Amino acid sequence: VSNESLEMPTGSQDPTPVLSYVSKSMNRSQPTTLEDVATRAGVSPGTVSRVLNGKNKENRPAIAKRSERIRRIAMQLGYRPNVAARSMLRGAFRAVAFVTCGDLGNDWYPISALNSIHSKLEASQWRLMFNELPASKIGDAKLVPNLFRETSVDGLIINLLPVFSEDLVEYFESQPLPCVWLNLKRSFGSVYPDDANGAELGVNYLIKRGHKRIGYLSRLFASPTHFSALDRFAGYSSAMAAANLPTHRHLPLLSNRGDALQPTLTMDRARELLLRFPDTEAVFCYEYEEAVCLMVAAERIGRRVPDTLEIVGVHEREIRASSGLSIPTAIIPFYDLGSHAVEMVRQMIDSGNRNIPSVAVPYKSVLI
Amino acid sequence: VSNESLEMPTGSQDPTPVLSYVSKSMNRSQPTTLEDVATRAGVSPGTVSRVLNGKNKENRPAIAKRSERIRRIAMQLGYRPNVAARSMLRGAFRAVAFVTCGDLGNDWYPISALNSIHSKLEASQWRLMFNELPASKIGDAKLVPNLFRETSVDGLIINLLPVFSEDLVEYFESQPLPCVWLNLKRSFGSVYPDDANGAELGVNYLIKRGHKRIGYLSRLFASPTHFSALDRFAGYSSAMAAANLPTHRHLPLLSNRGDALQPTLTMDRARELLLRFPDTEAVFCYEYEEAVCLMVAAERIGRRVPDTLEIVGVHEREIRASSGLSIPTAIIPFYDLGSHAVEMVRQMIDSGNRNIPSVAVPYKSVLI
DNA sequence: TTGTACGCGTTATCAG
DNA sequence: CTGATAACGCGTACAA
Repeated sequence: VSNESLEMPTGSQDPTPVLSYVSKSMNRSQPTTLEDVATRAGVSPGTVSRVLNGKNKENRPAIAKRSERIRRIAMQLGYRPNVAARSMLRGAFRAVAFVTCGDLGNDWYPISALNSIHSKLEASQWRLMFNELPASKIGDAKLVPNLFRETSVDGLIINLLPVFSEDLVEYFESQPLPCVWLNLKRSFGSVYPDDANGAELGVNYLIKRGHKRIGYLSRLFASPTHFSALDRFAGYSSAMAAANLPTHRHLPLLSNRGDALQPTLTMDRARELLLRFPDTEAVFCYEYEEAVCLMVAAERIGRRVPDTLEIVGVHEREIRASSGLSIPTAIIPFYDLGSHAVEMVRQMIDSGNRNIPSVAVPYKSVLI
Repeated sequence: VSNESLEMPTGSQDPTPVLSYVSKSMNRSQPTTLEDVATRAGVSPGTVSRVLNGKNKENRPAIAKRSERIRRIAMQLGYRPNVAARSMLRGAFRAVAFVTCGDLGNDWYPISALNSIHSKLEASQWRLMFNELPASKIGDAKLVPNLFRETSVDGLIINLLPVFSEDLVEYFESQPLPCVWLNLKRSFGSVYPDDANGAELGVNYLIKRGHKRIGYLSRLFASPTHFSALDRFAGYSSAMAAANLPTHRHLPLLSNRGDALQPTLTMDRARELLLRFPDTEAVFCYEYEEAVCLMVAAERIGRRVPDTLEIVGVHEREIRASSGLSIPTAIIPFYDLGSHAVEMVRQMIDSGNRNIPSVAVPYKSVLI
């Protein structure tokens, strides 16, 4: 297959290399190599490498022309450097693994956040591996995950469910790789959203709309509790306090507090909130689920949203656009979270220092 | 290099290398290599490789003991084979890239589906790369994405937004890599959910509950339309027809059909549906958004869900569990989709044949 | 069973 | 600026 001369050297040509090119081209399974291009161009692999990497000045026109020819041949042959070879030579992979540890569907992370990590890496020619380690399998010494059986990346960006945090942090930190933590609040090596600030943003939005009797609704949290559960409530409280407004319009946050009869389903909690504090004008919700439940519960007892009850929530993305639901939303700054995580892990890799102070990423806006 | 006696051979030992091992240990940046282990164990790298890969029978006790020692040293030194070296030797990467093409937040794919792809790959020691190519940047010959600038994977699993499908398929297929398509209905190389079947499942659930006046609600689709928009409606229609029930309780699906005044926001469409067909007992919804909007719209006009209006939806995961919202849900079979996609791409890679018939993956159940 | 030697594809070095 | 050569880490023929 394929032998027609794409373009022969202007001067002398030796037919032999052509044949070897042909035979190589027969089994199209193997990608074009530097040597293929070199043979084809009648130069050495080293030269091709230099030209393709722009390490030549190409002052003289003859040189420039030859280089041009090499580039064209490389393109026509579809040459692409082999990442494995480059990695070996470099002694590093230029790759980072994103790791998530939920169990079977229990896991959550928006693709947009992955995109932000990827685009930040892409900008500097790094690659992103995706990895899921079921928490249930960690610790079993016999079931070493692929990720730790071979060296394949230079660093880790890890997203844990709060339930597992305590046990798993140590496991990862003991690996010979720098770790950056998402979704975890620590003093070092962590990147997390400033949820207090996000809640303040949302509550202030409601205050500016003229409301004073503002409530707070969240699902019932089990222990250990995710920091966002505490921080969003803290943000609600501080924003209210700053405006001299009362903060009692909410149910117990944690399942081990309060009376034994408190409702556990978010839908029931929403109803309960409205019944217990019927004069509530507006509610700040922990997440989309709360907002939806509250909306339904409100309409069910004749409160119209947003006419007689305003709801603000937190979510990964805008809610209203196509649906038309009236839920202004504080957007979790996933894009910035990803950027910071990548910056931090690369800093760890470059410096060899893992003790980089954590970053709390501020929320930016409330999307209406 | 390296000699500090973690464990010395029972016989001779030479102290000099200790220093060099320490110095190696100082800059913890370089991972342990096969040669490090070999030096340490006083054997050749080849032997270590064979022992670690179980290529020796280890019949004789002396051999077995030595092998054990080698394994222990490897473990103590934290030896992990370098994936780049293996890839080079093998002439393949044992890696697949997941590619997604939305633009800035416009993108969608549940992490659980990524998990299914990953776990299937993990089982056979393959790795998963994550890659996002903003559709807006594709086609710009000057902005070649990282993924195509170097060879780094053996195959692609691609998730496209319907808007871009037409233009981009060709671009990917022209790459020297096998492609499997998700979220795209073609005769070859594609893996997609059987949405007609999913809708039938949902509608039959409502029929079995004794309902006869069953409607269908979806958002208003722009062109080109995702196959699920057509297939779910087709499934609704066929399930109804099979039960001799009327299928007129729905609004126009596409934005270029019907009158110019039809509502575009899903919330408005939900209200419109209820007003236009007030005798509707139950509704099958295209997705979660429709279900939520319909719920709110229904409660707003005094219809209680599920008491006087039953709603069934389609979603990536169960809705009811913690929220308490009464929306039985046909679960998109993402787990099976991932499995099939991995199987297909590996089949393509192994056989070199890209023309593998597509697979329509059935829905399994309606979760209450 | 062991050690030796080679090659995978690429880049850096060094002499021409 | 070029070509030859060495080196990255690993696995595997080959000879011992």
